[in-house]
Amino acid sequence: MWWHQHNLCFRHHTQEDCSLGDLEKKVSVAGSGTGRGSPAVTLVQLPSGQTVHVQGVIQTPQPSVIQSPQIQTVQVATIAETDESAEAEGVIDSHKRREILSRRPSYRKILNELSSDVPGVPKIEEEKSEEEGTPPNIATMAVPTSIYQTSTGQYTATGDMPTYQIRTPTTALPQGVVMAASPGSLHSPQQLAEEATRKRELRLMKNREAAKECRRRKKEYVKCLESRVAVLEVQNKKLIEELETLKDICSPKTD
DNA sequence: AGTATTTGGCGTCAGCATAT
DNA sequence: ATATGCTGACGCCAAATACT
Repeated sequence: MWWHQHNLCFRHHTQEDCSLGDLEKKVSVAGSGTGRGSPAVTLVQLPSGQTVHVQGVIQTPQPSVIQSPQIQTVQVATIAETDESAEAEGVIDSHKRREILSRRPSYRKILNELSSDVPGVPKIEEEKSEEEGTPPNIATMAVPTSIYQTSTGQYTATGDMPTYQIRTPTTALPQGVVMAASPGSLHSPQQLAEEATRKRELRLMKNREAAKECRRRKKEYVKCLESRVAVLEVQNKKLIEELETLKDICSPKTD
């Protein structure tokens, strides 16, 4: 996958991505030769030790969980190779390369496509209903007052609870962000600066939430891949056993 | 016990995709 | 054309774990 190939796992973040790549590879390999006659519910033990019930994940002659990214991989692998030589000649710069490489589809998209193909695969919901048990609509955004910026540029909450955990429904305007006067009524440079600051804070806040949501989806996606790998491995084993049995039956007896 | 390394999560930025 | 959303990458921090 290009997003792995181009980042050589220097840090744990990218190592994470690499293991995700391995997982995706596993699923595509394990799933490539299967797809019929599986039990409705399979009990599978994950590498982590926990046992999961997976329902009909591999029943259909399905495309792989990661089929679309995989197709990209093939494209990219060839492109990347040619790129290497091209780079040696100094023909294609990194920007152009970026343009060639297609973007990885979102986890939501991948998983939802999968779930529409395959029953038993959970859909990633559009708006998750507060899994932390925090009721929606109780948010109180006291944003700037309890936050200071550290020497490293990070924002830190001064209270017990980090400010970022205090959230509002994504559609609503954060309460801490007071709507400034309409742009038409802005006059002084100071007002303009305040408006710019306010916009920035709003953008950062939204992005913060988006990043959290994105990570949550990614985890869900990885979980899904893990259970799929486990199921496919079980089925693969069964098929191999079945094959051996059939071989025994069909092979001419040598006595 | 003290230190080093690993792991997991966070906020932010950049850049692409999509909606308006 | 602009706004908005999504996600990879990065740097940081804290907790967990391994090592001495």
